[in-house]
Amino acid sequence: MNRAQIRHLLDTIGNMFPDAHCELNHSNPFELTIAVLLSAQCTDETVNKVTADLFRKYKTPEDYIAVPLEELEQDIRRIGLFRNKAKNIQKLCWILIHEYGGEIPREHEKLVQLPGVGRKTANVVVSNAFDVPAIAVDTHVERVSKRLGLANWKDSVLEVENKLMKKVPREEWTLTHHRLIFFGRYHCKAQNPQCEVCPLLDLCREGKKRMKTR
DNA sequence: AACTCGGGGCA
DNA sequence: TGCCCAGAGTT
Repeated sequence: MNRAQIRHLLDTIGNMFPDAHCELNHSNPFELTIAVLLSAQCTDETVNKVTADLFRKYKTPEDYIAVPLEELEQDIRRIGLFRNKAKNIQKLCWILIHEYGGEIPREHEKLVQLPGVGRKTANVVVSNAFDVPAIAVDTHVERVSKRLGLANWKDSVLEVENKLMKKVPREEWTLTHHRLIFFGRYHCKAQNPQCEVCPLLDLCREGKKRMKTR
C-alpha cells in the first residue's frame, strides 16, 4: 500500500468515525491507568459500569491499599480476570506511593514495569493522558491492520505496531489508534465484518477475498 | 508460542 | 450453550 492509499484509508475511516476517542471513562491519569488495566479481555462498557462506582469509592492509591484484597476483588467482581486485576492494582498503588510520590509516571519505560501494565496499556496511558503520540495495538487494531494489509497475518503485535508507526506520520499515531479501534469495534468486526457496505473494499486485502468467495 | 485467568454480553 | 471481549504474566 503506497502513501496515497494510506492517506485515503485514514481519511475514509476518519469520515466514518469523526469522533473516535478513548471510550473508557476517567478524569485523570491514575483513573485512566486503572480503567485500561481493568479493560483487558472485556468490553469498555463493562469497565465503565464498574468504574462508575469504583472511582467514587477509591480516589487515591492510598484508598486502594487501605482495604483488604477481598474487598477490592468484590468491588470489581463483575469484570473478568478480577482476582489478577485486584492483586495487580494493589501492587501498582503500593509502587506509586513508595516510588513515584503517588503519581502515575509519564515515562513509557516506567509504566510497563508496573504490575498489570503491559505495552498496550502503557501506550494508551501516555497517548491519552500525557499527549505522547502512540499506537496501542489491541485485538481490534491487530485484526483490522492485518485484514486491510497494513501488516501480515504472521506478524506479532509488536511488528504490527512498528509497521503502523512507519506508515503513519508521528503526529497522527494517537488519532490513528482511535480510528482503527472504532473501525474494528463498530464496522470491521471480528465475526461480522460489513464488507458489503465498506468504503475501503477497493484497497482491502481480506475484503476482496471475502467478497469473491460468496 | 502456548497457556491461564474469568465474568458478562450476545447469538 | 458456545464463543469472544480496548491483555498481561508465566512457562
